[in-house]
Amino acid sequence: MGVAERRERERQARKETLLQAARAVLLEKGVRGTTTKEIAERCELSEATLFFYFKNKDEILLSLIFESIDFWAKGLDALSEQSHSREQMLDEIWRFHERVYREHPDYYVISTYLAQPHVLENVSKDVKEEIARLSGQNFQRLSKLLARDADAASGRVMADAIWAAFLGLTIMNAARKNLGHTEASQGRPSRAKVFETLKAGLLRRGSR
Amino acid sequence: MGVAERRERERQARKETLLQAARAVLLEKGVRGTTTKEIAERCELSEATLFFYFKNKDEILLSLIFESIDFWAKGLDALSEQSHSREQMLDEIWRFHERVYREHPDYYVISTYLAQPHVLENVSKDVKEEIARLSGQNFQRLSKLLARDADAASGRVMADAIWAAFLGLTIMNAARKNLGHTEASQGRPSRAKVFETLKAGLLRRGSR
Amino acid sequence: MGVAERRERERQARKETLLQAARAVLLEKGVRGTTTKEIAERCELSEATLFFYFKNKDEILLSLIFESIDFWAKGLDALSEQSHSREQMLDEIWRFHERVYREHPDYYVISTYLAQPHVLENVSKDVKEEIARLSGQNFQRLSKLLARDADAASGRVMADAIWAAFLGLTIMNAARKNLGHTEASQGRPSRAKVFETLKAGLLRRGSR
Amino acid sequence: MGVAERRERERQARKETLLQAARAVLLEKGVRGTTTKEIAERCELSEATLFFYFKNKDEILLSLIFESIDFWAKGLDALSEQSHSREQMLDEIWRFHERVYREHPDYYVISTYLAQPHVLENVSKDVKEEIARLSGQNFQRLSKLLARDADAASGRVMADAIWAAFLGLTIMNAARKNLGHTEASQGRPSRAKVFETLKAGLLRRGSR
DNA sequence: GATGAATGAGCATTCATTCAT
DNA sequence: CATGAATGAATGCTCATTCAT
Repeated sequence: MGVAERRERERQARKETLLQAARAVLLEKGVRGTTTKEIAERCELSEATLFFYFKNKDEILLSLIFESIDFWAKGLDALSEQSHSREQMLDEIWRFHERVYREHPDYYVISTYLAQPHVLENVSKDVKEEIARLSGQNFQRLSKLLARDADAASGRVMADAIWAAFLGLTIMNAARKNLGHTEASQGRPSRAKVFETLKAGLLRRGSR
Repeated sequence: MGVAERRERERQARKETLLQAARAVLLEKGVRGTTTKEIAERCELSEATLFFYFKNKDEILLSLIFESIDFWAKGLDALSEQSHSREQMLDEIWRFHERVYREHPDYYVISTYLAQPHVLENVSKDVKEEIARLSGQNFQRLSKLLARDADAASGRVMADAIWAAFLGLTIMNAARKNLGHTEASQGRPSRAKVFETLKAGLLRRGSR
Repeated sequence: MGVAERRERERQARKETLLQAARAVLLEKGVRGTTTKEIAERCELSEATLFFYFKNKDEILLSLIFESIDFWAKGLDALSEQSHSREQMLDEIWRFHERVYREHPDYYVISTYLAQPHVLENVSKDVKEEIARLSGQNFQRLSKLLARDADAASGRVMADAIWAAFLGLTIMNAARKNLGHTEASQGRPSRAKVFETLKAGLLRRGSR
Repeated sequence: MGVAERRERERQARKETLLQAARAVLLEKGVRGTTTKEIAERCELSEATLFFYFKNKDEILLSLIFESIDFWAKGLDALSEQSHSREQMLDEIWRFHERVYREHPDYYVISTYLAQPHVLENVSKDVKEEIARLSGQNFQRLSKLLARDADAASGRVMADAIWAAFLGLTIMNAARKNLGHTEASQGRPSRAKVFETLKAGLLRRGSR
């Protein structure tokens, strides 16, 4: 009870609204194309207000990064609590991926942005290390799901393989959209088949 | 063989110098971080001169895009003239990919940029279609290499799979570098094993 | 003696707290570098509260100005109650100066700020005149101390001389600090000798 | 003797125009009140153009600082070539000072600004040292003029005394103007008498 | 051909101030 | 009383692009 709690809740809600807007702009315009002005406008707030909630433009980006890492962590943990055959597990991972891509396409976009030079330029070494640590943990989570009985090294390779494939497909999809392809002609069905192909390889490796 | 030809040759040479610089900057700074100023400076030319050779900043980017598409086309054609077993062919494709990544990392970067929104924003529909057409041809080339005897649909899936993996690995690598990973800890050896895993799946699919 | 008085006393206490913070910030950051945000933060109050106690940022500055003028007035009056030879009096004035500089360096800083253009830009003519009047009185106080028997004009010249010297030394000191000089190499000892030099001149003039 | 030289001359002329504007604004508005926008506007140039000639706002300020230091250096050197009695020399120095104050009031203002905190905040340590070195040389020049036969320490004290007086008078004058005093009531005549007072002291010290 | 000069539009960020609660 | 929230107006600076010479 109390005013303070409500205030805090409202504050968090406003921050979330701003982050939502940021996600949307990010998705539409890319990192460098995302301006504080546009984020603010979408919330019908002034730019100055945005800086009341976030110290920096970078802080917004970082919030999104940590959020997406966290989302993945939770999803992977949930998967780890289920018991599946190896193949079922691969299918579940794929379904989770597809769900994320559908519901939070921005999370993939953010992954891609981490690869862009100079995006993390003003971010402190500590924060970078934190990002590296947390995303490393996610890779380990994925790794364990893929190779519970197998060796860690093999698990990591599989985690890399599966993540690379998803990321690659995401980017190809985006590029194709940008070039005018319709979703139908080159979209999800094809992605599923790519995954099947990869799955065959993963099952083979896992069973060695 | 007159003055006009020499002029034209010199003009092309200058353009190539500028493109080289552009590639380097692009690789270091990313699309939005690439400024006409910096490209010009690296060639010890003035910015105004750059605009004498290229109508737009976009035109530079587009030149690079077409160049990289062409490079891939030639490489894939060269591979198609060799006769290999399916597995050998996959290994050759992988080696070609690794070579491109080593010698022309910018070509991968450019592929990624095609996926970035608003990068092609000022590009005419015609040019976009041309890019789509040419890169589509490359996919067909790759597709044929992978599934000479199999059906076209399956070939396309395999081409997608292989390209997605390449692209995904490239991006993961870049992200890891940005986050402070050393090349050694997460670099090429791991990439090779990822490819092996994928290869197992591709061979299975191809032989069905 | 009721609630109203206590209220008023508390109000004055709060104002004093804020003014103290303002003095500190002013000293560290200069007029334009002094922000309402920082003043408030140092008192662990919100910016809005600051504006509850002071109508304006200017009003804070003005309070400080009047405070410093008042401080000088009291000090000079105290000196006027003592009986000294002319030379002793000059030494006392000097000692008072040095004490103010040590204990309230901000008071000198504020004097300097009065010289800065646009600092008084939003201040009403009335208030300006009041400042002029009060600081004029201080000059007269100083003037009388210096030339009790001599003519007023000569006293004013001496007051100007002494004040100019102190102010100038203060500024030179600050500039030297900013440029990296250590306090030791160009500090107080030198100031004392400068004063001695001036004193010789003042004594001569005074005895004419 | 060609185009390049003329270009360079024109460039310097433009820079000088901008510096002139900067001087004027500085004088009217103070350091923090001086905006790149206003400097540019006074030259009927765009802000962007200003940044074509000067890398930074700081670079403009620094140009002015070095310029003023240089101006003093030249003036003091010129004085050192004349042969005067001690008293005549003091009078000459005073006349030079008054001339500078009349013709280049901004040079004094700049001296004052060096004393303001955070004004040199973004300036490299090297540049600060250079400023310190050059202005130190000016003090030595002044010192030598004042005490050619006397010891260096005494010379330095006198240089400090004279410079402090000049600076202090300048500031008092500015403050009085800001407070509404008319030039006539408290201006030059008084300044001259202050100097006479100081001169008496300086002559005494010098002759010890 | 090549370039110095010029610029409009934009961007992240700051600041004094107001107001409802 | 006190404060969280909100903002208009600036500010220093960047960038792609144009144009006269």
